[in-house]
Amino acid sequence: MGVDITDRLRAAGYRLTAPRQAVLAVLAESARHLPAEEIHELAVAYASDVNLASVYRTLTLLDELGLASEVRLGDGRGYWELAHDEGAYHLHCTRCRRVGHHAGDAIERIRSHLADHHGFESEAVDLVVHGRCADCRDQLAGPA
Amino acid sequence: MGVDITDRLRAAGYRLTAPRQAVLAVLAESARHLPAEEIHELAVAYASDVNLASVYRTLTLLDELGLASEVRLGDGRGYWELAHDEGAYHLHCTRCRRVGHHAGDAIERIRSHLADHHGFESEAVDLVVHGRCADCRDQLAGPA
DNA sequence: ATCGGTGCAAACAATTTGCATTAGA
DNA sequence: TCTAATGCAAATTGTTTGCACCGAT
Repeated sequence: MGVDITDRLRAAGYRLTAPRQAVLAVLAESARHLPAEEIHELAVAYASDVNLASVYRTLTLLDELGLASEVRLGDGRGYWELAHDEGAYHLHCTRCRRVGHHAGDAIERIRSHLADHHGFESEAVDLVVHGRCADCRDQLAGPA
Repeated sequence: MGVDITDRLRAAGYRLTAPRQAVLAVLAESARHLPAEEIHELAVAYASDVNLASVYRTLTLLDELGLASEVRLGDGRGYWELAHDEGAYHLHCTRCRRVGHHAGDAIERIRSHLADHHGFESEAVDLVVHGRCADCRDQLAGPA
């Protein structure tokens, strides 16, 4: 479980409340990227009256602490996950809707190229590749 | 001016209306990426009663036709520009707020890497690098 | 003369905020 | 205890939609 994460919350001087634990538990257990609304629904299992507003406040906090991050996939909303390797980017399958990670040097190459040749000092890189994952590509004729 | 673009609109069977011409004119003249609201404000100079809803409808249409595109910079809204080279990505300066383009093979490399080694067939790539442009990096002590 | 496109105003969805109350430290 | 954090409900923001009218073709 997210023992280290809750510790980091405490270490940063924040209280360890029921809503925060619930959100962390949901994120830790989910294999998928979740929108706030869905995190809220699942969080209720851990603390019966967590409020959606608290879910948002918690996510914002975790983001500030670098413990969670939000991905935008093109529909209006944000999808959340526990923080992972900086250099990894997202692969978004437009058919099965799954979002995967891909590690590699691509982002690092871009950052250093921009720094070395264009004087652009990058702080954050948002990279989402939309397309068909291997599974879905093989099932072009399959059911939606 | 956007003669070719208005022609493409007509060619696709769409009417060339005042709001559409106004939006196109605004996009064509702007050096910056503009949010819909600002496009609307500027469009009024061309056609006095263009409505914000029509601006949105026009932008959506231009996007579908591949004539304009939207960038998401992290704040809630979309920033619009006339379409440009597919392989170019966005450099977003977090200090002066300017958004530049950067051409190069980075995106193409990512696409082919994913296709060749991971069976991921990419359809669209969203890449925004947030950071400090050369001008702003040199003025770290300057006014905000 | 059509009917696609518009303005207007109301609807929406995701997220944020004000405030009195509650509960971690 | 003391104040950060919560629940609740209302407010915001960016964008979309229903509908009667208007104007490009």
